Amino acid sequence: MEKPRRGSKQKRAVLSAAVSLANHPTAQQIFFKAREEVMSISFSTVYRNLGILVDEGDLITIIGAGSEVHYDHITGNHCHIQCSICGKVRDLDVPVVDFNGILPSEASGFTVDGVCVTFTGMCRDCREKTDSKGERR
Amino acid sequence: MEKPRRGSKQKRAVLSAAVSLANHPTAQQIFFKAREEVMSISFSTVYRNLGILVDEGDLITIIGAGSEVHYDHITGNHCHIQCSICGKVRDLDVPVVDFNGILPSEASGFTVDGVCVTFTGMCRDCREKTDSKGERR
DNA sequence: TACTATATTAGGAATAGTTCCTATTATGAG
DNA sequence: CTCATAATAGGAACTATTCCTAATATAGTA
Repeated sequence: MEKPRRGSKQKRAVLSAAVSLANHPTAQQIFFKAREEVMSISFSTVYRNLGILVDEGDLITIIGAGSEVHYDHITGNHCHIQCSICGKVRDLDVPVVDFNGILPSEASGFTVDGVCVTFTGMCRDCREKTDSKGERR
Repeated sequence: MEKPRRGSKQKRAVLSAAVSLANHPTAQQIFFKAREEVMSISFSTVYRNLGILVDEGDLITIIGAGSEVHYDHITGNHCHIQCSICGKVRDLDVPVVDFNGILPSEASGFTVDGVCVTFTGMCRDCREKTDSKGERR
């Protein structure tokens, strides 16, 4: 194989941070984790390497409702659910493969290369908070 | 009914701009369109009213891969596809209802209230550009 | 080891989208 | 007309991300 992990302990730190942070970390969370390993690492480096790692297939980005991008080192097809209150993202057991089956091959002139299925809802924590405060709508 | 569309031509302008712009406009696009109707309208007003209109169910937001939020006045369940190059969003005929059927009722402790299915791919325009330049990867 | 070309980094400035704040203006009720 | 309330315009502030540049690290070669 010719993928010798050449150089860049920063890049390795970014990947291992993304892997060790289980719950779909944001770039910021990855930055702080990676900094534990390479204290001098900068945001630029984290963002650049995250992009590279996504290109290389080591990570995927999760399309979410918030303004932050979430990363996932489990690159196999699966869905996510995001809490619309706190932004928390979790895995779901529903495989995306099921969805691909019903995708029309000709989709508005687009070539389809992926699908991101994100359920929205409320996590237990936020639900309990809302319930105990009197329910709005 | 006590929902008399009280006041605010700005709010009406925002909604009609969102409706008249067919292809899932962003807040910015809605702003420029709304300004044709109410020239003094400001970004704050557009953003605030978009939020209100979403709360009231007149619009939905589309979860996309880019940093911009897209709005859709067709609030019924349907999927979207987004070009990963230019960010363009289009409707797909695949109904989201199909997806809801296979959703586990107990989803990681979340209460599910919706699902956003966004296919990613490349639109015809961007595909042609890429093809003619020699293909990467 | 020393030298050189290339790749990568740190740091911060710049950008984009969005939210927040405040004084001002419009609206509706009496 | 007057008052109380709601909504607005404008811009500052904020956040996540990208871009730029000089400095540093790396790999290859002698």
